[in-house]
Amino acid sequence: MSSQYTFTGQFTFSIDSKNRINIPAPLRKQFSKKDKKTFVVTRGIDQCAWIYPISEWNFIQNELTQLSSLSKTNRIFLRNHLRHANILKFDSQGRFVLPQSLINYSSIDKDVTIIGVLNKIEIWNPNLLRKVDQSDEIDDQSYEELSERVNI
Amino acid sequence: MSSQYTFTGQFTFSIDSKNRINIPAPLRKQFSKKDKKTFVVTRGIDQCAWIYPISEWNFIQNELTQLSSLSKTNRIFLRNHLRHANILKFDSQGRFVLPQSLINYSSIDKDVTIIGVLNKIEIWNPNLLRKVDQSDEIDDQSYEELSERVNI
DNA sequence: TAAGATAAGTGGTTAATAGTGGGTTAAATT
DNA sequence: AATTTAACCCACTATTAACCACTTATCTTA
Repeated sequence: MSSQYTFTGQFTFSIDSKNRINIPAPLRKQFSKKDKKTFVVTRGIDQCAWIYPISEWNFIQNELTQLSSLSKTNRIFLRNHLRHANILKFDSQGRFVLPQSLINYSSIDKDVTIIGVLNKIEIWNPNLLRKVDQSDEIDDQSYEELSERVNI
Repeated sequence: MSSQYTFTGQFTFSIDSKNRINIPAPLRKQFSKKDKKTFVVTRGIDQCAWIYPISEWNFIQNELTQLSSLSKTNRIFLRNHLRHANILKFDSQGRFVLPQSLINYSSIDKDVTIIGVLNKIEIWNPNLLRKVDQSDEIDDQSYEELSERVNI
């Protein structure tokens, strides 16, 4: 099952003194009536924050409910995935406050780079993103593997 | 069948001189009218306390009745899960008193970290949680197994 | 192309709520 | 009956969320 969301593009905005970040209009406009203004911010796997529209998140969450807490691995996994997830709404101006824990995690200072990545939105410290850009080149071998699964 | 509850997020609160703990508003708001203010606190499998809204607990109890007491494992498991379960309500300010036995079990002192984990809420000693965090890394093998069951 | 109109991004103020502390009364226990 | 425990109520403070206002950019239309 594929997502209704196809976020793309990159934007550089600023975070204000109250830790508010504006969601770029092109991305915000995609939010469906059903999801209107509601989304989940959480830790990305890389050093950034991830935003999922609530319906996307519910899909992920649904999978997680299948895991029994009798298994230790499951408990750790669930805890660490859910504890950083904040359900938020953006205000009438299209902004939301990024929780302090995520500001710390992603080393966000004053400016943020916001990237659309299909079903999610990433929030980066611009400097960090630049660094990751340079060091995280995809090697040829990995490209070969990708090519077998994605045809672009 | 999946739960109506989808607790997420992490909060650090304090426990007061009367052993009262506040349930964070975002979590408390999820309590349904039917369950209003009623829940079960019991021992977590890890060194923490677990909170289930009463309807969730009833559901779990139902599952537990399926376990035959002919099995020794089942007997021990049932005993340890049921004997420490306290049915409580939170007061008009949204607090409840954590029973002394659970304070001892989870080594709670002054501050508590409260985590939403889908159908339950966990109460931790912040220091203990940090320790568990570091020691309980999920190994690659386990991740592999998880990946076959959960697609996120 | 210029001017007006609309929307987007940013900043600040006010009002509501959440978290915390303590006290008083009712209940329970010894 | 006295002491302790638990439920209930009231109050303060800090944080958060809702509201308002301004500037800059973009789009539209003459």
